[in-house]
Amino acid sequence: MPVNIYDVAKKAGVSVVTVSRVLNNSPKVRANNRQKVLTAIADLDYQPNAVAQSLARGSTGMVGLILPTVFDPFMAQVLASVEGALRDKGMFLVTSFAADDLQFGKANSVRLFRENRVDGILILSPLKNDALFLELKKNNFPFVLLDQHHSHIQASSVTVDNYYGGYQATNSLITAGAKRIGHIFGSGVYESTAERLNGYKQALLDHNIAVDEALLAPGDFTIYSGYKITKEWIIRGILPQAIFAADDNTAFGVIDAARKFRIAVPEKLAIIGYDDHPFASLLHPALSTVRQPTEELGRQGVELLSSLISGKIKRTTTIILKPEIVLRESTLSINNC
Amino acid sequence: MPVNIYDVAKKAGVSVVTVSRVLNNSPKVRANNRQKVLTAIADLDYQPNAVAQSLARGSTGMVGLILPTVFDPFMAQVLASVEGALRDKGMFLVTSFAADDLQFGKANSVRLFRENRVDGILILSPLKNDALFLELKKNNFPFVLLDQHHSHIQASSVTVDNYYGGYQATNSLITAGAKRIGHIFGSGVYESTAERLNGYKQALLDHNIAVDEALLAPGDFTIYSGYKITKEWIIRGILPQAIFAADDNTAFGVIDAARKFRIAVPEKLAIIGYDDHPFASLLHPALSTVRQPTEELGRQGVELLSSLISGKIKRTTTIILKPEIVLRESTLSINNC
DNA sequence: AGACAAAATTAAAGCGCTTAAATTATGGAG
DNA sequence: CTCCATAATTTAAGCGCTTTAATTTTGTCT
Repeated sequence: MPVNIYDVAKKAGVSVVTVSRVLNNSPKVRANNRQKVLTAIADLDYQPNAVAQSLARGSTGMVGLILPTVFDPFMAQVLASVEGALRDKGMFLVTSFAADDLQFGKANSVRLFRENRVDGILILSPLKNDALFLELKKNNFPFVLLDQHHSHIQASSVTVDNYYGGYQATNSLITAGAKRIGHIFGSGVYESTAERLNGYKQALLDHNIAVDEALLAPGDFTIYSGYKITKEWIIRGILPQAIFAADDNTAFGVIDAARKFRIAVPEKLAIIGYDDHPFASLLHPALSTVRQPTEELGRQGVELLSSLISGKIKRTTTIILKPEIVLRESTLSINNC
Repeated sequence: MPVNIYDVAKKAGVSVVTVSRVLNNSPKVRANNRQKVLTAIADLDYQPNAVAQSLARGSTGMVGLILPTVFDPFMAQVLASVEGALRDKGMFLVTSFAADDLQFGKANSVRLFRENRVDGILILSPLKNDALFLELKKNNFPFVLLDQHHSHIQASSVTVDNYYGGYQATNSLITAGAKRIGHIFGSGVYESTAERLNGYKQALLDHNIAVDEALLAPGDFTIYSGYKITKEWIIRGILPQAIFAADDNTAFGVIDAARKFRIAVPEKLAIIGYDDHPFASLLHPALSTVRQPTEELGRQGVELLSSLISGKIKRTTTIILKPEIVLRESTLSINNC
């Protein structure tokens, strides 16, 4: 029932090689033969079998993306842009969720490359364990880290400058007139967390503001963590004039706590988040934030990975993108008294 | 460099068939031979090539999911549950975005099955054009429709009872004391839109409330559409006592408009949405909604599709799941005067 | 110890394509 | 009209595995 390349060859009266050449539009096919093959293909409604092509060619035209979750808008945006970039190249995306190394190792994520199901992989999940890198490198398997880089290991990556983002975010709060500025940082498994924190600290230092450890608190990228920490600061009477939140979710929680305790935003509390969540601009007040170039992140990741796969690029390459500060109502000049 | 099944066979001192048998744990391998093979596999760090297996077996162990977007939490949840279900089966997910038929046809989504890259596909994107069904059916290619069914065409599907959801949502507004109840429905390309509308109408009729066409307005599942329509109703002085919104995004817009015009929710305007968006419970007031069994939808879809692939199920099968009403603050008894 | 059925193993073929090497066709120069 | 270089085509091999059919081994029974 399923028609293969031999059926086409027979119908066209040529060899399968000629059919294959037409399929891969090789120039060395005479016009009349090409036409005969094309006609036969159309008549038989033939479609080459990608699995057989993959085996013969040694590449599948598929790329794996490993990400921790898709509920986070940042992740979703990167996923969408990766898919779009691959689609433009005629390639396919195999999506695999792995929150951490353990899952990554155990799960079938690792099978993606061990079994040669994909030509390369993009890793958006945070990996603290080197084992996987080492295996990937040992097998010389093309991969690109997204939104993370590991200085102690040679690996190609596309990242967004989190230090810069943290610095600028903090800076915007200083510009708004705040002196006491708190930071609720995110989960420690992400590299971005420490980098944003460093940016925050440097911005303070550059403006002769001492870093106050009491105004540093660990969140986990959830609304609840932002709410809880802000509430605690309020109750303990140490609420700063402004808060730089690890991400917009955290910032939403901060805003919620402020509302609950009737603290005016931004007059009494300026807030800036991170990621430009779709809802950030819809809040009252609209949330200032740091927008990450997610589309660019995905596209560049795919571009870099394909270069690695095709061998156009041999050595590890690092691309660093810049985030963009988006100032809205929550960081308008604060009432500094 | 890459080690194949022949290397293992040679090292173990057996034929490749025996190695293959061990790989697929066939019982007809003597214990000592199995052990020799296992040792060789471990020594050589051998991993079977999935592409070659796919070609020989005629199946890839991959499934395609076609969805319109991943920014909608409903879509994201289904995507995640599909991936989880496939992972549990040791299968892989190829994700392909296609907002509509046109994209579906043009894009590489269609290549997924035309080129035999996957064993079956799950379709979450709305398809109004029959051409694709017909092609899938003609090729006898396994597929399952998610969240849609096409009565005029024989196709297996897993859906959520939208009529029921619309009915119950409306009912909850009636129970809250509303007589004049508006409905902002969603995009017409989704079957769910008409079904929810029918449920809405029937609920009204069952309570002797006439359907008022002026209180029916077309939205598009966005916050803005909910905002705009509500605002218009307010300005025209025909704001109903309650609104059943096509989805939670629309409902968010309704709430926003009510806030802007200082209309108390739920005292003067009761609201219910659809989908149980992660933010629904975090709003002030918390949004009542209709929760769809997304996890179940994805799991059952995968289950049904695998049965179709394996041939365990031959004829088209339809599974209908029930949504669940989640009552929160936005539908508390309204002040009916 | 020999015969025989059952179980295990292997040889051979095939999955559908690509690619290198060998062969044949083409057309311009002499 | 023949020869030869070049382009086009085909033959053959191979990608790494599974599966059917043929062969060998095993162990039981007489």
